[in-house]
Amino acid sequence: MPELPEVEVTCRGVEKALLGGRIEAARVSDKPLRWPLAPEALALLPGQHVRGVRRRGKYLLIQLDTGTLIVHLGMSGSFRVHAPDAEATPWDHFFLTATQGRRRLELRLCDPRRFGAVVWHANADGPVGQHPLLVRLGMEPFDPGLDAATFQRLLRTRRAAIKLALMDGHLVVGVGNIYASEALFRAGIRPTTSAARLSLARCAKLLEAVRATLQDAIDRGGSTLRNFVGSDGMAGHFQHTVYVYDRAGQSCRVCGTPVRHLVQGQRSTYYCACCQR
DNA sequence: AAGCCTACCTGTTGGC
DNA sequence: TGCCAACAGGTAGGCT
Repeated sequence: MPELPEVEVTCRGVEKALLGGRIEAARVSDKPLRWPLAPEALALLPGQHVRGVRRRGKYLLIQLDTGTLIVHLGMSGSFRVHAPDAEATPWDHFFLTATQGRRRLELRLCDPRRFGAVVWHANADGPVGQHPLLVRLGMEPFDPGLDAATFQRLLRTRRAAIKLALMDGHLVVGVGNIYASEALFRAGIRPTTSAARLSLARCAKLLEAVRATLQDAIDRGGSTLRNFVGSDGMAGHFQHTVYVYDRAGQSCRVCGTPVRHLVQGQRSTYYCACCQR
């Protein structure tokens, strides 16, 4: 589920709930997430203050006094603020109890498929950006330093289909399966086009489309296909406004031609053969 | 280095 | 109604 907009929405909610607060307790369920959170790291958390909550790509970074919690929502995760006495579900696998002012709350990472992760990076090990999970990430789509020429330079390294290049977080982060199809539709580009062969003008158009798509999704609280909810438990609404994603056989909202489906890199792609050339 | 494939999991859905 | 296969928002890691 969670692509950049969902992580951004989560990030803003977690920041509101936790910034300046103090961790009182931290625990994990008996089921592992993608990587184990070292018990020694877990034991370090109580007593630490929340100094910042940021996003890098699809990773959520919770900066504490002596290090950073790196959180990934995987395919089915959501990170919600609850009352401390609210009952947990069998899919809650990481729990953070905190106080912020006089408020006591509990954050829970709910992740049925457990492709998500929580890992600890100590300040003593250097800047969190140097963590192995983060160090090779590509540019942020909203980075002002990402212009059409830079985007084209990145895409030039890939002869593969633009849909696959767009989803490769080593080039530009945050664009997953839904938003790749949506951005390509908005840019009028066929998803099978070779990334390396896009003209500068088309790169400019695509970059603009990526930004517009992600921004619209953020503004609508993300997409909720099955189970994504923001940190406040609210569902996103972007899925109601998609042009092509999961609309195979239905009419293109612009020209009426039936939306087509194909598989690229074992993932579903949707496009309009008339609007996208 | 690009590009392709597998693996990690479980809940939901669609076809019979 | 029930069963089962196919499928689902991500991405590290291994191989060619």
